[in-house]
Amino acid sequence: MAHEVGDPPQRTPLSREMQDRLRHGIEDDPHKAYRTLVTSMVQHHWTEQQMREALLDPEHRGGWWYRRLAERNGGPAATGDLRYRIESARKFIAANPPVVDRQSASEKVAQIHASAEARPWKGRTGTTDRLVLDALCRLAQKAGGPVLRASLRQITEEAGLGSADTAHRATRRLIDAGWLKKTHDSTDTTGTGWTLRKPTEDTGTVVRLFSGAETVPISSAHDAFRRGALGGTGYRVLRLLLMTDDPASARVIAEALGVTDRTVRTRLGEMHGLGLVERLDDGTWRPLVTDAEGLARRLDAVAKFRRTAGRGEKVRERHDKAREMWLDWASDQRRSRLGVIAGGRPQGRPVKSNTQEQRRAAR
DNA sequence: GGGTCATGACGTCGTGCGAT
DNA sequence: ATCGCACGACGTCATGACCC
Repeated sequence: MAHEVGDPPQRTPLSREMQDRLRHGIEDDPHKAYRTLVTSMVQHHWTEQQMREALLDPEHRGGWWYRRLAERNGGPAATGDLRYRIESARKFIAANPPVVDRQSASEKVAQIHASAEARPWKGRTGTTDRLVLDALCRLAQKAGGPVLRASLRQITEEAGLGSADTAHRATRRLIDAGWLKKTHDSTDTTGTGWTLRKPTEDTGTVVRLFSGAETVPISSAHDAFRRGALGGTGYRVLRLLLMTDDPASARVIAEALGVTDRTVRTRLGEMHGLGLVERLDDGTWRPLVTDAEGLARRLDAVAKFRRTAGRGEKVRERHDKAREMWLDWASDQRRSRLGVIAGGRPQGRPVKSNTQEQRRAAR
């Protein structure tokens, strides 16, 4: 069907992020999900009718707010609200024109991510590196392309790691392997500048992964995937099982992930005991829970049981504290330079630590 | 704000191997 | 295919010091 000059522009697909938002909504802000979806749909030339159909689809959690409005206040009221939203979106888009290149830049990140997905990540550091690369891909998607700025602390939190030092080592390995380039040093207000890329040289076997869901409703940052609970490898195994329609054997999973089947079996056995996966008669495995809410509930229980619940929060608190301390110190520095503080300069930089005696006492 | 380098204790994790 | 075990690797955590 040829597109004639003068026809209204053809509807184009939403970005992956927005498709995801339409499917899953935003947990603590359904109204934001609705607003942003309408804006995105306007940007992609959807008609009012197409928007209504998508929002009314009970499979789409992103339309929850709109459906509730229709139920409570009636269809005409909901239509009125939708038209108002469309009008607001048009004004917003006129004032904030979308970056033309954004979609292709975002595609590029998706390609890098897919390339990472298709390779095994061997050994003890492989899983950590993979989690950090995943985290960088997510941050890059938010930034709109493979060029981004992120502090090691941000990356640590996003990847679900316990310390920035671990993330730092992983970024160095990723740089060496050609996945990452450091483009800018950090400044007072921004993190380090990074560019994601595909390694130029072939890094080994390319594993054909399962075709299936592109997004899975679990995050490596969940406390259930901390060290001491299911771990990063547990996350990768579960993620793989959630991505495939067919049950998979430990050997096949091991090959895809680049670890030994011994390791995969250990993880599967653990997850079996925790009610996350089940073993079929032919020795293959499949997830027991696949829906987002069921998984979230089960993973929360796992984190609690394995005593890793709250670790992510602790990491964030530690980082916030470091930021606060620095701010205090920096403002003292400024004031002392101006001669505001009687007694002169503050003594030394903020120390992140206490004394050896306090340390011992804390143990 | 952020990064880098270093130290050391602790304990988890991935692996190899042999046995079943 | 699976499991138990031993072992080395290395991630985590806490800390200190220094730099831009």
